[in-house]
Amino acid sequence: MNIGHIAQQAGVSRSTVSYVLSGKRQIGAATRARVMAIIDQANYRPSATARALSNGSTRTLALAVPRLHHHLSIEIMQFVGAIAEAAAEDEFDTLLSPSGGGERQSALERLVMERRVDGIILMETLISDPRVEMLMAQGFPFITIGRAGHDTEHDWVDTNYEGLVREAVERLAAQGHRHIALVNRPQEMLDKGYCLSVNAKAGFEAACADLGLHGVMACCDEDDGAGEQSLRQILDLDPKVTGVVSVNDRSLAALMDALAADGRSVPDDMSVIAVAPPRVAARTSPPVTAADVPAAPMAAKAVQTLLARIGDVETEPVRELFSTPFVDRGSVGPAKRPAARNRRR
Amino acid sequence: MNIGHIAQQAGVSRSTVSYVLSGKRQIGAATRARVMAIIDQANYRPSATARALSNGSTRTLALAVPRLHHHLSIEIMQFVGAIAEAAAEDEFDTLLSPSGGGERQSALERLVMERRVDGIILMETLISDPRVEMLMAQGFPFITIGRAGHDTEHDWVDTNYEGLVREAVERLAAQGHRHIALVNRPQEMLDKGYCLSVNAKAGFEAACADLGLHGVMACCDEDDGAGEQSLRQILDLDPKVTGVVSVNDRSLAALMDALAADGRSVPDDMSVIAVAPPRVAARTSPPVTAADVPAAPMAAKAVQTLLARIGDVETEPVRELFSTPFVDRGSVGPAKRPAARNRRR
DNA sequence: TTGAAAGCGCTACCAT
DNA sequence: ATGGTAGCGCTTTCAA
Repeated sequence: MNIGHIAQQAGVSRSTVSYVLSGKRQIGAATRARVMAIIDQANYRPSATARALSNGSTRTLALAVPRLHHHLSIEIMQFVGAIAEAAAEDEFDTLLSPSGGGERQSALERLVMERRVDGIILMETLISDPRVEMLMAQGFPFITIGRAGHDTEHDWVDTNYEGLVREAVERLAAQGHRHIALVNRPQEMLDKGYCLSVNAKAGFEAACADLGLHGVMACCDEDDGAGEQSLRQILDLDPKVTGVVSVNDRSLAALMDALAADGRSVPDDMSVIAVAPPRVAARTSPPVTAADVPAAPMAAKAVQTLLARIGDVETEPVRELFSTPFVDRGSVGPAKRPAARNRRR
Repeated sequence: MNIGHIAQQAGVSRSTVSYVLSGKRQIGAATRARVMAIIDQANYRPSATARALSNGSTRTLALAVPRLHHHLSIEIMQFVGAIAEAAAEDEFDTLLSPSGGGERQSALERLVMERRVDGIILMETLISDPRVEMLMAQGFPFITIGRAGHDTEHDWVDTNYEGLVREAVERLAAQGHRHIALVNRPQEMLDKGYCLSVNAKAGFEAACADLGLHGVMACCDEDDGAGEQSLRQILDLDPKVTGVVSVNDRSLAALMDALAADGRSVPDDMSVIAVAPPRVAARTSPPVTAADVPAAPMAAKAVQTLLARIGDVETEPVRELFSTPFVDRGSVGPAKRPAARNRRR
């Protein structure tokens, strides 16, 4: 069933059917009614492929997601869902391309060179990301979620990790904590230059310097259970730590458990504050004061910006930082004198 | 840059270039080398759209995911990741279509009628699912993940919830528990006829009947924190309950917390056994003995089966139930005499 | 107000 | 071993 059949049945030309469908031309009421009747009766829909070939537009976006051991983390998934929804609003479909972190670059490149999509959304970007270089070089429309380190001239939206971590540090400092720690993403990510890790670290160090605090950082794997190991690492680096900032939601629960197992109660012996989804931060014991990553608004903005970019390649790059307020869940309290802490270990 | 340019540069016809690319024809070594050189130098890739139009095949699958309040659950995302990877193995792309549970049926139908994809994978099916009816009626290639209630003639893979729940019940019974409960998915899902909820319920009731146990069921919302409410519900229905089977991973952690808050220790006062990902079941306090949903093998099988179906519409439907063993995490223990339990409430 | 026909870029059949 | 060309199903310009 194609446009030709419809045209034949209705006794009009194919172009007329096309114009009835697109509304780009005035069509006589009688003709239109006749054509529409046939279309409805046959439940005809024009082939997306043929239309794409003719228009030079696929009405499809690709979303480059990291290949986290064949499953996706909560934070990623929030973005995936939000982006698919936002794209659907504008009648765009979303192609999932597992191709982050240096792996499967070729898969992404294939999408570009084969013109399989109109634009690309990159997640989990690196400070120096080969995918970004490639897309820039190709002049292909794209936007990154999480690119804020470099000053390449492209669109991005990002969570303001630097600012959020700074605020977290300030909150700890306000309660008298002088020795604090950052639980960052895995070492591997920091080494590879994941923007998120790098920015969190930068924000932490800058804030500590500004406030005259003693700060240490631990990188923490995202296996469940890595929380204990990172706690140990922190206390080895600085036994006087009384406040922890975490940007590693995957290990947050394990961290809390490890604290409990170590006989440290929160917030009495240790204050904890994090950047993590409510689903995670509210579910630990005890719950953790945290700022959420505003996935939905970021996704909406990313899609909107990308579509604009697809329409007009020449306009100024859009860059936007997103923040959300910290939700107090009582995991931050005043610092005790270190000597007063009751260590049983 | 298209196939014509390449042909011109190489001084050959377009068909020759096409055959060099596809390898469907013997090409003289010299010609092939010349053509390949041009192709490499130009980094040329044939347009996916044009190829799709010509072949009548998009090499794209759609994955219909539920629209869980704009974000996706852990179990779902395991499938999403695994399916995208499996499809990529076979050089198929994966389109995400947020269209489950009765909502956005039209989005799915559009994909079909516009021939935007070659096949569809449905998740979270209903016992009587309009999407299935529609795809059957259209004769469109598809497979469902989770369809096992009805006997329509289509491909499916499913987690053996009925069997897993039965085994869970048997394990409780073996420890002497006579009053047990099932924590099912939300009431709404059961009412709508989600296969998973329905099968879990059926397995539970059948097993209880066979073993002469007294069983009650509570439907539990998937907000974090709904665990407490469902515990209350269970104890209202039958205060003598000493064993719980949960197929609701989202509320599992909250359930464990609620038990603790209620002064019931696991497994001494209450045994708990679940169907849930290790990430969840191993992270509760205490951890819960559970069977994982085998997402990766199910996804692989689903993709493989769907591709076969796309190739050959006539063969017998494939149906496969997947199970995984329960991993003992010590949350199941012998039943105490109800009277001996120490209730403080 | 409508129709005819030239593409869009590729594949594959029919020639040579 | 290679070339010419007719589609694939749609959009849109040019004509009437």
